[in-house]
Amino acid sequence: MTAAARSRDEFEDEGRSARKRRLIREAAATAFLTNGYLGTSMDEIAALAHVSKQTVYKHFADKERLFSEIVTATVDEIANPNTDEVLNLADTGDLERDLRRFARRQLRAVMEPRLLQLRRLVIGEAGRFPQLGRLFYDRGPGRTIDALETMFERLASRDALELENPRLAAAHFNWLVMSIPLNQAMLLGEDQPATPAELDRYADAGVRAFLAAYRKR
Amino acid sequence: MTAAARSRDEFEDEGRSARKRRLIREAAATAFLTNGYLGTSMDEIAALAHVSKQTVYKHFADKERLFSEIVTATVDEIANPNTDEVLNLADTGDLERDLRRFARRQLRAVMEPRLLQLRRLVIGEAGRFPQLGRLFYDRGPGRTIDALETMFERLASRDALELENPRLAAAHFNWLVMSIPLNQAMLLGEDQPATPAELDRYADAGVRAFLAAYRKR
Amino acid sequence: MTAAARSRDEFEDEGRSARKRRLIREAAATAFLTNGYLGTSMDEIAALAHVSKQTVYKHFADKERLFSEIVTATVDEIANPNTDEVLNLADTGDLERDLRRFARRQLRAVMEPRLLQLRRLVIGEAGRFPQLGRLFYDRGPGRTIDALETMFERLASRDALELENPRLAAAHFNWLVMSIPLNQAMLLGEDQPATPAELDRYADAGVRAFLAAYRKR
Amino acid sequence: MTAAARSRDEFEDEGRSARKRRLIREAAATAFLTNGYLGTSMDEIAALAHVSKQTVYKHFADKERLFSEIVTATVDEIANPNTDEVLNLADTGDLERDLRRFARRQLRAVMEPRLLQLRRLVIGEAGRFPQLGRLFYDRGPGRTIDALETMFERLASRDALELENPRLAAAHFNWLVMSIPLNQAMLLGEDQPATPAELDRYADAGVRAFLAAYRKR
DNA sequence: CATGAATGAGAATTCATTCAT
DNA sequence: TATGAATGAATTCTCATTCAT
Repeated sequence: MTAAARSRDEFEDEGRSARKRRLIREAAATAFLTNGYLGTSMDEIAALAHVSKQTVYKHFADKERLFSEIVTATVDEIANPNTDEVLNLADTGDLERDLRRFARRQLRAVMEPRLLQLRRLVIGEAGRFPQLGRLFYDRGPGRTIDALETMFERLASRDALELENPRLAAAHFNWLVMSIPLNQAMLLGEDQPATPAELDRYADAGVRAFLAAYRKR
Repeated sequence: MTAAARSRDEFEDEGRSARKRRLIREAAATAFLTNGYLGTSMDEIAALAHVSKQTVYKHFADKERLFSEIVTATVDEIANPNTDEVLNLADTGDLERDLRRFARRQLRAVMEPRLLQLRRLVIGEAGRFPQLGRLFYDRGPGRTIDALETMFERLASRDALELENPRLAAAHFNWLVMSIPLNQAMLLGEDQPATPAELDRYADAGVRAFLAAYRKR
Repeated sequence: MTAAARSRDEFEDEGRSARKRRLIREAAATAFLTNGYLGTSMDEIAALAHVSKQTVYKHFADKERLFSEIVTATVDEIANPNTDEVLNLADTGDLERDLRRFARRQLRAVMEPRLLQLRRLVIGEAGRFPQLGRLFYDRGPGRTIDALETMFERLASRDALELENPRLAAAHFNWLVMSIPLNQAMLLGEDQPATPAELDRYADAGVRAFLAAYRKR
Repeated sequence: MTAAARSRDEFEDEGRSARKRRLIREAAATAFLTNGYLGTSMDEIAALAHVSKQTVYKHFADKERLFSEIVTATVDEIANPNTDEVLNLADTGDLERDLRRFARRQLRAVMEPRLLQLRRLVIGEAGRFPQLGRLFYDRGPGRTIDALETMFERLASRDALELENPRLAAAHFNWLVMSIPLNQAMLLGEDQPATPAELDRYADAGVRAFLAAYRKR
């Protein structure tokens, strides 16, 4: 390979090796999310990434570690952006409106096809990879409920909500908003996925029920 | 074979063949629930059932059908008893008490280890066996929510509850009661399973939130 | 089984055992002719004969002997009737007419679907069962050519034919009549089988060519 | 790999991969011709080719396609050379001599052991692989008869032959020459193969009978 | 360093044959 | 005697991982 060619290929800081690693990660993510751990072969991944199997093994010691790393990375990648920006209530003074906006955004994020697949994968492989379930929980529902708890404590201190147990209320909020479509998606698949409008209605209905139960009277 | 020998070997009407079939089903259920579809080999099942592989194949055409039949049967077996008895509110006049009793019973049933495994299995294999997800949903959450909807309509007509949408309320009730421990179980496994007392507390808290939101004022 | 039932079942000299044997033979013949030696399983044969595998093994020591016996019997069964009646020239004084009648009958017999299957089977299994090829040849082409040779010697002695080598002439006659449709059937299968009218034309054309070559001038 | 090493290992343009592929093809041809489709295992082929089973499967998707490709290639390989050179009458003016030379060459080619095996294989597997029978017919007897037909039309136009139906005459010629030894070989095997001298005699006798029937008088 | 090949095992499925009831 | 079950191996095909070039 000429120097010119190399610099063409290794555009923007990413070396050959790093690029291949990224290709492999993307291929593995797709394959694992679609077919599960046992349903995915290293050959498949190599073919999908357009690299040789040897290259896969040079970057990832074995299938288990490849899987772990891919799932971990995918959980992070999906969980991170939501947290920092989204997990904050835009405090407009209209509590119901603010909670709705939060709920809708959150529900849409959780119902992303890729995230649904990831959740199925993690649940299905919970026997083989228990630490992934823990990770997913912590970065997913756990983090959301943490954020909600903080929010709700603030709201309670302002007498907007009436809570004995803020964490419990946070969990109730979370699942009132998400449970219906999420459970349907887990079990009924994505052949007839909920439309965005339906999701919004579920979010709104969850918020309404939550406020009916927890709003300070 | 003499009649005596037969009655010794074949307990209660069950022929040799039926007994073998049962053994295979039990072995397959255990294996599939523990290790998943791809993680279970026909050899394993045969060995677990103390049966030759041939016998397995004489009873079940292939692995897919064995799996389907086992999961279908297990779903039925687990779903049925709950429905008829449990899904009825013992109407004592004390609504909160009645709903608590119902919620506790329901939650314990759903949190049975075997049922949790089954749910994980069905979710994990949703890609390969979509019809099993549908079946599980219909016999599980779907059926519970159906029963709740009927109950709630009756309660609304008696002015005990105030509902715009009984089905939505039923789903909210269901998931207020179940979501927290169920999602933990799905993702965190059963290493530190919720104790019965904790389950009761989740059930009670769900009922309380539900009534705060939906009780006629 | 009652004596009455037995006498019902064992109608006409054929005992239970003999009847089962016959059923097995028929099933085996069908299966072997259709799927070949290796392509046929003992299970298949037992199922087709509506007997248990054990019964098959009681009547036939093993698969090889079952195959040998079946093919031998089928060769005999098919070869015999033809010989005695058909292999004689109806001597009407019109040589061409007589040979045509003979040729047409012979060709139709050879082109019987079952006999074509048998020929394919014997050729295909020639490596595994060489004696069956010899048998088939002797009872089939060999016998026909023998009969023709005798006929032609008689005709030559009457100055109807002019032959140096009667056996060679007999073979030429045989294959002039049969080769075209027979080779097509062997290689092209029976999807578009020759119609009886076509067969007659091949037979007639073969006879015409034969007489043009061998008739005494 | 250095260029030197490559030229050592990879004879004449043929890469590693191509060489392996050739080895597999040769092994498969031998095995299939000897033992038939079902009688040949992929393990056998791999062992015979001194290749791992994986390598076989990397070159040929499955057994069926391997078989098809091998048989197709073998038919081509055997049929081709004969056609171009041999299927032309050396026109010396002596018709009988020319036809004899043609017949002898043709018969020897058809009676090549490998071609006999191939014919048996194709006939035996006609049920499983009907397209191979069609292919064999088209490249074998069909092509020969085509060529003969063309030749005979030319001869008829020169008044050397007297034909109503050139194609029929071509088929008669073909089978007068070949049928006797070919049928014997198909059914009686090659334990006592016809000697070249015998083959020549069959060829000559076929030509003689053909000319007696079809030569212009 | 990257590709094809090899390894060695294990999967699903089928088979011929024998045992036990 | 006849049936279902068992045996033990073989077959096609795939896999994770490693070697050699």
